[in-house]
Amino acid sequence: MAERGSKARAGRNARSGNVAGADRRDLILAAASRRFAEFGFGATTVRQIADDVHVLSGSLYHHFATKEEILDEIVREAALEQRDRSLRIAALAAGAEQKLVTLVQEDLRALTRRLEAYTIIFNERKFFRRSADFAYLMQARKAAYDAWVAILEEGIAEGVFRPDIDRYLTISTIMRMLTNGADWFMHEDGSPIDAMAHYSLDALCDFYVGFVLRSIRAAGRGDEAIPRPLVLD
Amino acid sequence: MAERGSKARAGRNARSGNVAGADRRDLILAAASRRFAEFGFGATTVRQIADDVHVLSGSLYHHFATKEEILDEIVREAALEQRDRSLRIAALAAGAEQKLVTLVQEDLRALTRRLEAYTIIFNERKFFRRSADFAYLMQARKAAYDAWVAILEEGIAEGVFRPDIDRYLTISTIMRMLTNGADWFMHEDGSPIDAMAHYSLDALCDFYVGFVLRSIRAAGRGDEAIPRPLVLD
DNA sequence: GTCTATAAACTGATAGAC
DNA sequence: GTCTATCAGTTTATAGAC
Repeated sequence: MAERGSKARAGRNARSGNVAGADRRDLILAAASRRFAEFGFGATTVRQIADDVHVLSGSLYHHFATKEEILDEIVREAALEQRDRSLRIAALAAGAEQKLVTLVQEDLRALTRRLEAYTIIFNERKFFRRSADFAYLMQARKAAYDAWVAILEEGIAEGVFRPDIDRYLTISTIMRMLTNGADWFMHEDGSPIDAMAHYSLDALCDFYVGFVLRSIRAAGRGDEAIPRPLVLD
Repeated sequence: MAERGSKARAGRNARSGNVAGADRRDLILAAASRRFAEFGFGATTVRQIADDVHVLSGSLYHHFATKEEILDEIVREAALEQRDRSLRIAALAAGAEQKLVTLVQEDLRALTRRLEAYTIIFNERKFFRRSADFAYLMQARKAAYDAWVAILEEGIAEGVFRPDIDRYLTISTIMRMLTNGADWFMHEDGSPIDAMAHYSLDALCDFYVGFVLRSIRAAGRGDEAIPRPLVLD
């Protein structure tokens, strides 16, 4: 299952020459993403996915060996991308505060770009943790987490972040905050609470950067200017 | 469905005189709570619930008319309790900052006390939003949200909170933060990231109070002492 | 109040025609 | 690559014996 990854996919796409880049297989993945994110993996049936792309359920099994293989293909790239992004930003030659701002922005952008995949990773985390086939997923998230912690430690060493903050609670809280914030941003207008709100992604990003920085900045630095995020190549 | 509420329940319990207060019906609710919170409502089968309490699936329908009625009974009390608690704290005669600290603490305590119910309310929110039978649930959450906002507005008027914070984003972020924080606290040890962490509820509470207050306090107040929460009757 | 037994629909997945 | 047809098992829910 895990061997049939993005490489095979890229090859197929290149060959197909589809203008929209969306062959049936991609449509299946898109429909499954939507269903898994909205109703959960366990509560989604292969028939619902098939119906969404106007195909009979049996035909899905020409493209994928199992329902789990569909799930795997949806979440793998997103998780590895998140890990690579975090590691890359942590390795930049810049101040810790600027790297943190950059990481918040880039994470939030990625979360909104591929929200369904990240929502699934978050919602089904207990399933992934129990499944040996998805161990790579948990490892990728651990690597991303470690990159965040490294930046935090740097900032404390530089004296820009409070030395007394709890690394673990701070980072895991921020990561969950961004994941759920992105989910709300994309999907939850229409709840009674969300009645009058609509924000741009940039506004949301500014909010989270401010919220986080005010919490973790060293004493006395509270009202210094917030650094601009780094521009990635 | 919605008519068979806590009143009927209390009556039954009083009559039963069960020492542990746990008749079969309560055991069914407890098993369903665990399953719904862990695997989701849609992914849980009535047979699994029945197996957990060593009863055949058909027997569940003596106690509940449908699977949804089980869900309803699990989430109703928790949601109404949360609303009442928020309204009560918001109405206290005290400073806004102290009320906010109290609300964070009491919410976190309630979240851990009845975590499964709150986890279900959060995870199945899209389902609840679509269902007319659960409209009361969304209304209760809106009322709780409004109570938080009222405290925030008070604090801004008193000059203890920053006047430029976004009421909506701030409160919805804090509420999600506490919900997910409680969920992690109770269940997520064992994830790769969670390896070495174990905290007391009080420590967790202090962390969130600090994290939140540093973010929303008016300029210059960052390092003032954090007020003790009010003691509720 | 729990059981047996079952209905009627749905589940993930397969075989083979086209 | 999609279809038809189907398997074996499971789903929510019901009827009626005990």
